[in-house]
Amino acid sequence: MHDDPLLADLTEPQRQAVLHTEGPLLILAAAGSGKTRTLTRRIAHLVRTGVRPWQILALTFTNKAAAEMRARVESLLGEGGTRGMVLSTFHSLCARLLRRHAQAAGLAPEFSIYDTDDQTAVMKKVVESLGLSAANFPPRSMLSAISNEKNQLRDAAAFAAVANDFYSRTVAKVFTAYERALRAAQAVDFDDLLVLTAKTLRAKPEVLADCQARWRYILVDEYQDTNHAQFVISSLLAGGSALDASAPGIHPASDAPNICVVGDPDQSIYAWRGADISNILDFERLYPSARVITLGENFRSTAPILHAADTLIRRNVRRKHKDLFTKMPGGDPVEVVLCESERHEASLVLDWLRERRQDESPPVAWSRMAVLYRNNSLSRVIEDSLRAGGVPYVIARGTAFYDREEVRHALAYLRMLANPADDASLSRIVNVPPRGLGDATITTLETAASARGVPLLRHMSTPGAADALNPRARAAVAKFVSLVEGWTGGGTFWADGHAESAPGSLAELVGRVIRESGLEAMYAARAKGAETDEARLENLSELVSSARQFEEEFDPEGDPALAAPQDGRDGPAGGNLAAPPMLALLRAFLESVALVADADAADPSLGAVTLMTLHAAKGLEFHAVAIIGAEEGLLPSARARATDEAVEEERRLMFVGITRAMRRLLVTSARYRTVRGLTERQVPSRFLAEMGVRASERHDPFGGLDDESDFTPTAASRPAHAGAGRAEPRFRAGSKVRHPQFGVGTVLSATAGANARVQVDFRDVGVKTLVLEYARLEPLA
DNA sequence: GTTATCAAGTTTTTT
DNA sequence: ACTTGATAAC
Repeated sequence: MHDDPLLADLTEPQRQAVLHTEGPLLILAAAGSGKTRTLTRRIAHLVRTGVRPWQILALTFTNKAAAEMRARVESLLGEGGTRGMVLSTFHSLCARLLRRHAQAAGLAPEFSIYDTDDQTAVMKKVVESLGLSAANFPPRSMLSAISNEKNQLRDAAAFAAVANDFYSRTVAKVFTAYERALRAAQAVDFDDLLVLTAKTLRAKPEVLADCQARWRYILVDEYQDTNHAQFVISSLLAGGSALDASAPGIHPASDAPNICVVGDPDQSIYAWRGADISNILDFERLYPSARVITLGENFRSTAPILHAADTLIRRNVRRKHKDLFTKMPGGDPVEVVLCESERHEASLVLDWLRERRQDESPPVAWSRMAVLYRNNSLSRVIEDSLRAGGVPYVIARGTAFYDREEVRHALAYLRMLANPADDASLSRIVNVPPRGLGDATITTLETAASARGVPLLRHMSTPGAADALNPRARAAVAKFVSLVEGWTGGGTFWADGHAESAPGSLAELVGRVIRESGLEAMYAARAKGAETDEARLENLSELVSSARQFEEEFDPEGDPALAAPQDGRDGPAGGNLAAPPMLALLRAFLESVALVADADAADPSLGAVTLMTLHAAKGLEFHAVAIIGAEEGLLPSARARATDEAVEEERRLMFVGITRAMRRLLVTSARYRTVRGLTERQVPSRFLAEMGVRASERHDPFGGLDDESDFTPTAASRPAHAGAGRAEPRFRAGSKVRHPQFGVGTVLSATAGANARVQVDFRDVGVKTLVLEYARLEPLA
């Protein structure tokens, strides 16, 4: 047995985790402890011992993690070895389950998934329709309040029941109206995917039985980042009969299902969106017989890196300490550098990465290096520097492509076709490009539609509906309706494939929508001079290619929502073929597009340095890692500084960043950073000292700060003048000035007051607007 | 109805 | 700095 290749080169705890196949198992896996290796071996081991692949359900945090796990299991089992196995994110699993069991869930099978933008649009209308002011009830905070409730599986009624003060009662009304608006549009938001799945599993025994019959081995990765809804879903699927909606609290389950969860409380970084570390504790309470295995030995990082991580994380009070240790000797010291400005920081990082390239021979691939930051806005300066320095880089922003205006427009057309009740998508594109269906017309139609209780598109295609409009608008409505019918084959949405005009492939449909809607012509017309519109056209054709690719790879058999085989043959049986094939294909495409995450885009096969947020870096590793912007207010973030709990989460985030590094780690902070156009004095992060590494200070050779006394903050550190407005304007239109970074220039205009700004045309870098107080501008004679 | 210009708010982090 | 929302001109 011990020469089983699946067990070779595993440590004792890893081996035990692999061999524990029956009954609940909790794996506490420290950073870099070979977690993925253990999990993939365990899955392969299950299959080797006779478990059918389709009986295995593995839930991960990102699509990328799921894909990677599948690839690694497949390399252990051989090609096709994972056939029927479901490896997906919670959200995609739930989306598929809800489609399959749409009726039981109380949804139409063509439901749309609304992203943050769509949610905001719906919420704005809701707030408005309730006669509330958007200032007192900002759509964004309404949404986040509601999201918190949903993560706890509390619905609008439950929230209303405990809402005592005026504010909460109002929020409860908003909550109710928001839910109604979503359902009217046949739409769900991200949270609903989880909420409605949990609800359906609880309320519909036949659905639960269906799932439990199929999946006999359940595995949940990144368990420390699951929220309550995800906890309930995984417990129910595993057979947690004790989990009852009417019974608050966790009660031990009588049986011992085959559920394996893996997590590390020190890497919990999603509490802000409802993740609950206590799910790990609750796991042991729910399954008292659970075996707990700790993976502590680190195989990833050198001793100095690990020591810094350990020294830092020990500062967290709410924490069960576990030792991080490595048997690897030596290693270069961790570098902490205090820079002058963000530009200085960026050029320093560029140099550092170039040095790291020479760490090995042949040179270290760029793809083995990463730059990590707390929030996305920090990427820009680094980008500029890497581009100027000729170092290839990619920004891990998976959603970026689908976030682009032109792509979102095209997708809105498609979503409207997939779900004719999707009013949010319809109103997004009904007048894009302008076709005479402006606000006034749409408002009239919307009012009539909601009076009749039908979706807007349905109303528009009803004969006579546009009669109340002026002839011009009436013609525009008719034209739009016939445009849509041309794509769907006449209002029936491909029901019987009888329409000759209907497209035959997904790529064809996408292409036709882009062309016939006028989107293409609109951007082509604007593309004359503007480079960005040229790029928009390319993105649109890229969307067609991605549809074609999706179509080629689409495997209806791979749908995790399929039931278990009835007759013991391999492969899931049955299928959800109720929808016409084209419509099913379109829905699946839109769903895959809706559920991509930033972390999904980190593709190490590209020969480029990866730039990403600390959150997106979870689960990855690199030869060299640079963490930038280690400053108070950034990391920890300004918001987090209010509570100790939040600071501890930021510390864990820093810990996650540090432990991504295998060999080399650089952490930088800048003394001055331009945030939202204002250059501000920054204080190095407390985490720097807490890492136990001595920081070195560097001066910026190109920063022009050789004569420091000239630039020490003046107005910034001095109280404002008592006699306001009397100060002599040192800068007015026409005066020559010098800026430490931008060089010399001429003032174009200046404003007075507390936040006095000057607009300066710099000789080298063009026109900039600066806030006088912070800009360290020097007048030239 | 459409387009241009200006003021205001905005930034954590993600499915 | 940058996008979004409101108002005014076309």
